[in-house]
Amino acid sequence: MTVGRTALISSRKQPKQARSTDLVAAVLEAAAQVLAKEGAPRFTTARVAEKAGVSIGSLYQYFPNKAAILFRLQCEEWRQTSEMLRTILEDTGKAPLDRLRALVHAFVRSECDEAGMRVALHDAAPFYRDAPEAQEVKASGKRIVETFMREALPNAPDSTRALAADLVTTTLSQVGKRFSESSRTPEEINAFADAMADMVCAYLRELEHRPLRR
Amino acid sequence: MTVGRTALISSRKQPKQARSTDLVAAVLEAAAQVLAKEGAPRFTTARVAEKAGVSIGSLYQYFPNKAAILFRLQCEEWRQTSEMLRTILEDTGKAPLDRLRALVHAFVRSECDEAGMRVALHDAAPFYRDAPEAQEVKASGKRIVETFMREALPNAPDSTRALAADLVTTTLSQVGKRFSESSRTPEEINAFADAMADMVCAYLRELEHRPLRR
DNA sequence: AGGGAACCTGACGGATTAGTCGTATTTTCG
DNA sequence: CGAAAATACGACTAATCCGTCAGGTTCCCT
Repeated sequence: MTVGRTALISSRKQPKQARSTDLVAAVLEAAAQVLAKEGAPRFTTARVAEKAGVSIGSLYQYFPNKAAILFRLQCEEWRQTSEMLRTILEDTGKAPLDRLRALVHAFVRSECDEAGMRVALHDAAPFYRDAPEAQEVKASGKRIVETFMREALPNAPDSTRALAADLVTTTLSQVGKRFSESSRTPEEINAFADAMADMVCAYLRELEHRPLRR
Repeated sequence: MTVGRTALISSRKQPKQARSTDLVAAVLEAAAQVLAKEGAPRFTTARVAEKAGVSIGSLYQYFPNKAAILFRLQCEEWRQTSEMLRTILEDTGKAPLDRLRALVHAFVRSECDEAGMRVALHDAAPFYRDAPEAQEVKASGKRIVETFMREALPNAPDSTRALAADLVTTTLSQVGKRFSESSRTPEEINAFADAMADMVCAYLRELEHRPLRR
């Protein structure tokens, strides 16, 4: 099932009437539910269509293939994450490390809420990595974090800041996925997020006060 | 494809002659290669059998189903990780934080080397989480890390140590997977591992010197 | 009203997959 | 040697899945 790149972007037909835009929305909603509740292997076009209450043929009038549905879901995830980054890190009313702490909590909580769908989405769609949309979102997120790092680490060299940005981004985006594997109580999750925030903050403090070790 | 638990454990038939033990080994070797090179969706019994140079029927004489092959691979991964933990963390010749630094590097490197297979294995087999073998390996790893934490954090309360162990374990096991998504040069990987070691060590130092903040 | 565009339907084709079973071959051992 | 046990084989079945298409329905606009 090799899918051409363009096929993913331009959907087969643009919805023009109310019923078709509703249909597209219903399909996306159903797709998210199927993915979360049934998992990636059972995510089939037939199941999505059934859950959405539309026929399989209708589905294929607005999505050129199964991957296109997943891609739309992934784009929405990217958008939400990007917005979260911006909202929290650009809140100049708080001290940098307080913003970072808030970000850690927000990440852990968000990964927790939709962990099932996120993991399944990643399982089902490992082929978006170099989609232009991904690059754009990644670059945008990178800019935000690096701007933040200039504030948090005013005395560190650029290379140190870049490395810190990479480390924090990677850690945050990956660690949350663990929560879907082991079930934890809200209190445990909160304690874990606090500990993670402690860890990241300790790292940044040390970088700022002892910039050139080793 | 609901697979009974016992079916996973007791393979259909025990190999008794040399050719059958060779066959089982060839199948496992081929399975690892197919998983790494073709990915989880293209991991099929037919492809594994072909790559192993055996017929599909022979494969099914020693593995009751496809999942059993994956389970064997997963067990081997668990074994290797557990051994790495033990070897590095129980080396009492070095200071605790130096051991931790070595562990971070070892983890990043190992996740890097076999990232493709590890990720594909996780994608293909999300149903081993509560297998007794998994629990045992997890518990064993947890013991090792907690013993280490008693050494690294002699003045911290037990609850703090447990949280630190959880955080470090989770971070290590999850972050490595990122490396399969973005390709990096060996230098970048090394710099990243160093930064991650810095972060974890900074956290433990802070815990030890300022045990009761907030 | 009525004609054309947009929309919806679901049976069906082509392809792939997990796993089985009857048969053929090789090894073991008395 | 010769029979029984172990091993190897691969065509075949049943199930599933993606995506198409011919034909019917609803909506919009003049």
